[in-house]
Amino acid sequence: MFGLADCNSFFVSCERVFAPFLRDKPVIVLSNNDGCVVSRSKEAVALGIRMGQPVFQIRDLVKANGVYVFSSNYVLYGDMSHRVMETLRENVPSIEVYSIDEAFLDLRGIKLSELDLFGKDLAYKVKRNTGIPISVGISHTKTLAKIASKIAKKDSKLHGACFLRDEKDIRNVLKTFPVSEIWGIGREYSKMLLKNNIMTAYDFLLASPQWVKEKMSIVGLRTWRELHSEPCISFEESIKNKKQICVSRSFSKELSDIEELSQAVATFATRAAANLRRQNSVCYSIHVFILTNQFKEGTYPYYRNSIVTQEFPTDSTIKIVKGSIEALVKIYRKEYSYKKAGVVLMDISKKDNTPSDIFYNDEIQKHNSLMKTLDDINSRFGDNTLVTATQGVNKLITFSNYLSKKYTTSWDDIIEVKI
DNA sequence: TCTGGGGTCCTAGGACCC
DNA sequence: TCTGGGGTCCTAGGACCC
Repeated sequence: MFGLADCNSFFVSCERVFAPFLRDKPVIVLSNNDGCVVSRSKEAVALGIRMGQPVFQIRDLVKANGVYVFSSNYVLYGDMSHRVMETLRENVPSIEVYSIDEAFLDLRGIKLSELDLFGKDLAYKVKRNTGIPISVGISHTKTLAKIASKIAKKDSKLHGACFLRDEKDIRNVLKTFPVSEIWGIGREYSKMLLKNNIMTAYDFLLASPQWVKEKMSIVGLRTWRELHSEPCISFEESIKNKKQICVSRSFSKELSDIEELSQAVATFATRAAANLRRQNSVCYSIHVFILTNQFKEGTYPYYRNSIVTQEFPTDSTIKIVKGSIEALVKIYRKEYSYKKAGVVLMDISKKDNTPSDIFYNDEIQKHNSLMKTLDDINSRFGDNTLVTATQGVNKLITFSNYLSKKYTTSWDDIIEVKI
C-alpha cells in the first residue's frame, strides 16, 4: 500500500501557525514580487480566488472581504516543511519527499485492518507536533493514494485520512472524481478527454488501453493502469540529483543596463553553483536566458538564450559566473528593457565520476579549495557574506511588501515576537 | 543521377508536476 | 502600475553513420 501525506494550503497554514487569529479567515500567499496567488485558505477559495491568479485582478475582492495577504516567506516554509517531514519519518518505515508540502509513505509492516486508523493518527500527530493540518491518502498505487488524500481533504468527517481498499469502493469514488483532478492529467489532456466524453475518473477507467496509449503516450497509459490498482510508479526513497539546476527571477522594474543585468545574472549563477556543489556535481554547460515583459501591449516579447560550454566540467562559482556573463553578452541588445533573466546549469554529472586526471590540474585544485572556503564562510555567516565582484553588493530588487517574520530561524525575529 | 535499410544521438517542443 | 519559479519525461524529426 502507498500512502500520501499532503499539507492543506501549506503556505497559508505556515502563516497561521504564528498568527492563530487567522484561523477561519480568508488568507492568501503571493509568489515572488507579490505577483500571483500561490496558496489560498478554504475561505479564500470560497471567494473565487483562483490558484495562480495575478493579484492586481483581485485587489477589490481582497479589500472588500478583508482577505489577509502575505508575501512568500520561503525560509519559514522550508523550515516548517522540515518539521512535518520529521514527524512523518518518525512514524513510518520510510518516506519519499515529493515536494515542499507532500511526501509518499512506505507503509510496510502495518496491518491492513489498521491502516485507516493509522492514517488518522498520523494526521493528528503532525498537527500536534507542527501545527500544520495534513490529509493522508492510502491505496494500492500512488495515483490512487493521491485521489484518496484529496477525498480526505474535502470531507472533514474523515478526520484527515482516507483509505481506498475495496475495488467496489474505489469505483464508486472514481465515479464522482473529475478526470481533470487526476495526478498526471493536466489542462491539455483534460480538454481532449472532455471532448471525447470522458468526464470522470471512472469514464477514463473504462477507456481502452490502446486508445489511451495512442492519445496520451505511455505516460497516460501508466496513469490508466495505476487507476486499475496496478502499481507502475515506484517508491523512490533516495533523493535523486538534479539533471538541471535553474535559478531565475522576474525583476520588479525592467532593466536595460548591461551592468545591472550582469549583476543579476551573476547572482543567479552564484546560487545555481552553490546548489550544484550541494549535490556534489559538476556541469559542462551554462545556459543563460533573458526576456522582455511578455504582457506589455503593443510590443513583441524579446526572448534570447545562449549556451556556453566549459572545456572541463566545473562546480566553481568563479567559472560559472564568468561563463554566464559570456553568454549574456552574446544575447544582450541595449535597445530592449528586460523583465526576467535566468541561469540554467546543464550536462550535470557526479563529481566523483569525473576522470580523476582532470582534478590533478592545479588550477582546478585551487578552485576546489577556494569554493570549499566560500561555502564554509557563507554557511556560517549567511549566504551573501562572500560574493563575486561581478555580483556586486546591490541586492536584487524584488517586491515583498507583506512578508511575515522568520519565526523559526532568525533570532532577531524570535526576540521581537517575545516582546 | 538515382537508389536502401538500419541505427544512434541530439534538440525542440509539448505534456505534466509542485 | 501590477502577471512566479523550479523541475521531469516523452516524442518526433533531423543529422549523421555504416
